[in-house]
Amino acid sequence: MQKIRFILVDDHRVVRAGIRSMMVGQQMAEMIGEAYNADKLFTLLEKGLPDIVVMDIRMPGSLSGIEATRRVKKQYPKVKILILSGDTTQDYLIPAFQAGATGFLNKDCSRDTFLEALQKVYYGQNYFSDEDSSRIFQYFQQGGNEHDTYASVLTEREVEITRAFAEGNSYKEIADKLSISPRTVETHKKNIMQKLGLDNLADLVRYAIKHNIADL
Amino acid sequence: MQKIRFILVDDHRVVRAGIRSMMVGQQMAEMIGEAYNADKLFTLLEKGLPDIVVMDIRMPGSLSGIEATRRVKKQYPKVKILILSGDTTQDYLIPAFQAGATGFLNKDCSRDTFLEALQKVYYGQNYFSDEDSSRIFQYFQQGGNEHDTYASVLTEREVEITRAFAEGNSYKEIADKLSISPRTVETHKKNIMQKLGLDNLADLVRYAIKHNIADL
DNA sequence: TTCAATTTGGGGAAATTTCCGTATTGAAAC
DNA sequence: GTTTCAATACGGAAATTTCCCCAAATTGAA
Repeated sequence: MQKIRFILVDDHRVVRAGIRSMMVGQQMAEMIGEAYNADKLFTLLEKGLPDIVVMDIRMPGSLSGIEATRRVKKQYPKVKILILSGDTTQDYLIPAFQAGATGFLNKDCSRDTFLEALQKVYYGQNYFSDEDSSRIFQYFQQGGNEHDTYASVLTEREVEITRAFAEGNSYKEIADKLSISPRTVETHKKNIMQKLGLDNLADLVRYAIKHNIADL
Repeated sequence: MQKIRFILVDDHRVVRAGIRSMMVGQQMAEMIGEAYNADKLFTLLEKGLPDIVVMDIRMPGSLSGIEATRRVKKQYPKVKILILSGDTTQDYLIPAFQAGATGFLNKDCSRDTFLEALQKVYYGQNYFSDEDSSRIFQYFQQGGNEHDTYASVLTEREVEITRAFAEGNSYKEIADKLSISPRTVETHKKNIMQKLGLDNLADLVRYAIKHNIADL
């Protein structure tokens, strides 16, 4: 039997070390690479494909975990994605699912749970907790595909920019981080505010928190 | 030389495993316990005291990391606290410091950084990044109150103005509503930001929500 | 392959916020 | 009674955000 080969994407060294340590001395799976952001991930993918990408949803840099998931699935449809989430991020569940994630795992998982998730995902099955599964089922049963999550209102880029504003960044800072012009950031913000019917930064911050785009 | 003995408090197994793995095969420090929340921590402390408690600020359950820090320092003044924070949690810096934290470390730290922080804290020195340090210094240089906790640093008027900003009002609007000059509003805001160690409106909004000054 | 949406960027000016200060009043505290 | 603090307010300049326009490149879907 082949070992399951995966790449881990997470911006925290401690988390990477945690997963790495969970892997030592066991036969089922092997971590063949680590990336601290999406760019690094794509560099790694060019060199060789893993079976699975284990990805943090919340990441710094230009791409969110969701958007990164979407792109990986587009460029490398065979690679499975297992999302690794923190506490307050259950709301990424639906977007992650829609972006093509095959599983969703909390960072509080045990080694066995982690391995079980890897295995299921590897064999083409989905891995979601019972709770998450029913949320997804419910979501689609109620035909709520469009109007529920911010993901449908805002584009990924807009979400990214909303988050940046909610975290206290200025136009210039956001522009630098995303490597685009401040004018573009301005345009995005204008569009966001219009779409959401907001008229000031404070409203935007509250919206972002309410919809789990940013943390409190 | 004695090993530095610490207890880790974090709600994510992966993080705990990460720290644990950083500890293997090295002589300086030893993790003598792990807790997934504040209650568990206090149970551990009753059985025996570590030199240091390494604590996540963001935790589920009744006690936040800040409040837990306060209680630990109150019950066991000799135990040092090293705060371990995620990405977007710089807002906890001043409160953590006031609650009695001796250091503040990002989860993206390397093993060496972590050990260095432990050592400094163990020997009674503070450990803060340069950036964090200057924020704290600035805060106290400009007359931040040492004795107060975050909830009570603000005067009635300042709370009122904080709320108004969090609700999306501009200087002019606030001035009108309170029948004072916009310049006064400006002065108040400046004082508020200084007291709380914040640097932008988004931070202020989040602070207001977090402390129930404004609603989400 | 066309068409709409997304993402990107700009000019120019107005409005707003921010950063230096300083300063007066009244009330409470010492 | 003097000091401290909260609340009030101003000037001037710099920085930032906002608003009005516009438009190209890219992408995705029909």
